[in-house]
Amino acid sequence: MTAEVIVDIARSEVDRIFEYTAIDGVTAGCRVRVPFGGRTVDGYVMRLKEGSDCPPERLKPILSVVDEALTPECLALVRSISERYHCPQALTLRLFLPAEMRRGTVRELTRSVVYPVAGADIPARAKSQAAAYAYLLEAGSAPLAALAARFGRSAASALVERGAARVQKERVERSPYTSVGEGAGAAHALTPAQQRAVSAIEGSSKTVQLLHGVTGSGKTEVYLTLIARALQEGRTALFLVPEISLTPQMLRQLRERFGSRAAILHSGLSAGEKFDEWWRLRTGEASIAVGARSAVFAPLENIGVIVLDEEHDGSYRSETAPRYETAAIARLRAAYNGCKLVLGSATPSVETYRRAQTGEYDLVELPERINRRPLPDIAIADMRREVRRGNDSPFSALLREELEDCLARGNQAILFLNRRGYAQSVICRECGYVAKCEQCDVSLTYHSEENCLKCHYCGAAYKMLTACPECGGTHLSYAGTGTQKVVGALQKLYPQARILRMDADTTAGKEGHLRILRQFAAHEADILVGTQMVAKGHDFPSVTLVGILDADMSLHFSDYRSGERTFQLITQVAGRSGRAEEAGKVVLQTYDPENYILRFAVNYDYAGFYKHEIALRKATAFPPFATIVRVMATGEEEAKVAEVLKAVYRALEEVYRRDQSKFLFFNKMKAPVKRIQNKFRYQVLMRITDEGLLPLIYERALACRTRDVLVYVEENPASLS
DNA sequence: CGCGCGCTCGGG
DNA sequence: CCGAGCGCGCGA
Repeated sequence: MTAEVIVDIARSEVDRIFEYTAIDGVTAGCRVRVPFGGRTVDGYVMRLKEGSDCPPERLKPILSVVDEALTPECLALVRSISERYHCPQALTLRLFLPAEMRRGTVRELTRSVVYPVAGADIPARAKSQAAAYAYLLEAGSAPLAALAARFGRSAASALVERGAARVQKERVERSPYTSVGEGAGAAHALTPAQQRAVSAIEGSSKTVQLLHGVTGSGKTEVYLTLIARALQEGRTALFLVPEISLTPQMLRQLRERFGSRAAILHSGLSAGEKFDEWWRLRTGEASIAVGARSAVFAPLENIGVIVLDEEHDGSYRSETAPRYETAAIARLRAAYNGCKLVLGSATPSVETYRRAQTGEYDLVELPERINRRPLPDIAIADMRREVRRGNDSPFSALLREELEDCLARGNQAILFLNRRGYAQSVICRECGYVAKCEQCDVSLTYHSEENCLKCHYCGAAYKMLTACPECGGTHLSYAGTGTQKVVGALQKLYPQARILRMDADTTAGKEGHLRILRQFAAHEADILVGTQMVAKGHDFPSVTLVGILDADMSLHFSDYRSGERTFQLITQVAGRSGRAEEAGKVVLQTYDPENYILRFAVNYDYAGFYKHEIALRKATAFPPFATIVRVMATGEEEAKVAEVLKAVYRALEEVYRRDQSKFLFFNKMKAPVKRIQNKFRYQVLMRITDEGLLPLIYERALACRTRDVLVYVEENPASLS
């Protein structure tokens, strides 16, 4: 037998089948060790066959089998995923395996278990041995450690020595959620609206359903019902959420409902725990995979439903090769398994909603909040007027009024500001010098707590300046408000208030944000100041006020998605207010109160927003009516990067010349952020109307790669910086 | 990806 | 003339 093997080297040069003669125990899906180019590497067996296509003298045998890690589905999808994202198959295959497995850093946790050998003769004088043997016969087996503890170490080992018992190494699961109850939680009764949604999804003839439900409409219960039904049918389920939503409450809810049938794949687990959860899925011991983006590759078989919550969330897009979109992979898996893919959101992405409009997806609506509780009122505070009145603080009069009222009643407030640090930049008033990072082409942010300047691109920290390095001037001014400055200003305003800050600086460490959320949920603070990470579905019953300090920040991003993102952000942050008995309020501060995005957002008018936005996209020919393609060349030597980029440009220019009518834009330039982490960045930017050009663009662009200049292609990149 | 071949350049 | 250094091709 010959095995077709993909070697685990992520290089297009070796991205093809290599044949080896199979040894005992090799099946399709096995990870194996093979000789390759004078050394030994890991490989994946894609297929077994009789005969061989290569000269027999070149064929070498597989050295050993590591494990049987890949499912038939994985083998079936690898090729198409690699082709779609233009990456070597080894890179795609790695997505299907937990990272800690590939590195071989986790070992299976094993323990020695003792089994009795029937009919053994134990001398009467060996009383402990006899007792242990009798116990074993009765129990069937026992862990060696337990046996030794009970009957003595020597008795246990003597029993084995004399052949009356044998020892076997067995795998043990590390169970990360043992403290949580096992599947005791009953299903909540569905509201009529939820029931209708479940029926609509199950009755649909289409593979993909968009579940559009306002915040608090009970989408989660719909998901859990669909998952429970899949399990009842003897199938499995995949439940995808943004990383930040994997909160202890959510995990507890899943554990209560589904017990150990749910396996949770998230970054908070130790390497060993992650591996064990993955293996429980692979062996079929667990049948629900829950996790963030990478969990879309969970080793499930016979999937009955795939749920992708908060469909619009940016974290579903991979930012490194292969640059996959979670929903696209989920769709492939749904098609393979013949099951439904449910995309859920209160604020669907424009692209997704359009697919629901054109009939590619079915649209299922949950328009009402549970208990018909109204959505919080959003009041706009016009910051231009505040400035005219001489208010230069980050808080409008309206927000201060509401804050005082909120605190006086013993409630909690959340203030949202999408900028961390103290001040966005430090400028010399005398010569206009702006402090910049040495490794990146961006200005540094002042952090008051550490009294230093930080680069938000590479993380480098610099000592705070006392004088301008250019002119020696000492009049340094701080521009742009960050979370630290807001906390300082609040503390001055309300000295007795307890304030928590939640941003990338205070949530370092894998469980950092959970700690802050826990403290706030326990009412150990009155005000939570944070960046967009406070926006995600956390449930704080005592929060009755949300302040959006600078709604314009994301609005004026030069990006076709800025309006969409702003609408989503406002809707989501607002959803944090008034979740329990008391009605919530939202104060939205802006310098542009007439802006249509804000108008639609304060009225929770998704349909209006969509109608306006899709018309704009059509008129201006932006996605989904065109595709933005960026080819990036990056490397340490600027001259080489520029040269490679020029080659890319020339190669693509031919495509452009031939098909000019399909290009709305075609240009080469330095990237807006010209250098990040000492790597120079040059790009060719295109906007095309025919996706059919993409394969050629990829091919031409990637062919220009050199040893020291990386070239990659992005479609509709999330950010153009 | 990492090895080894072979070409090239600099020192002896 | 020989050895170190690097670009390139190859791996079953």
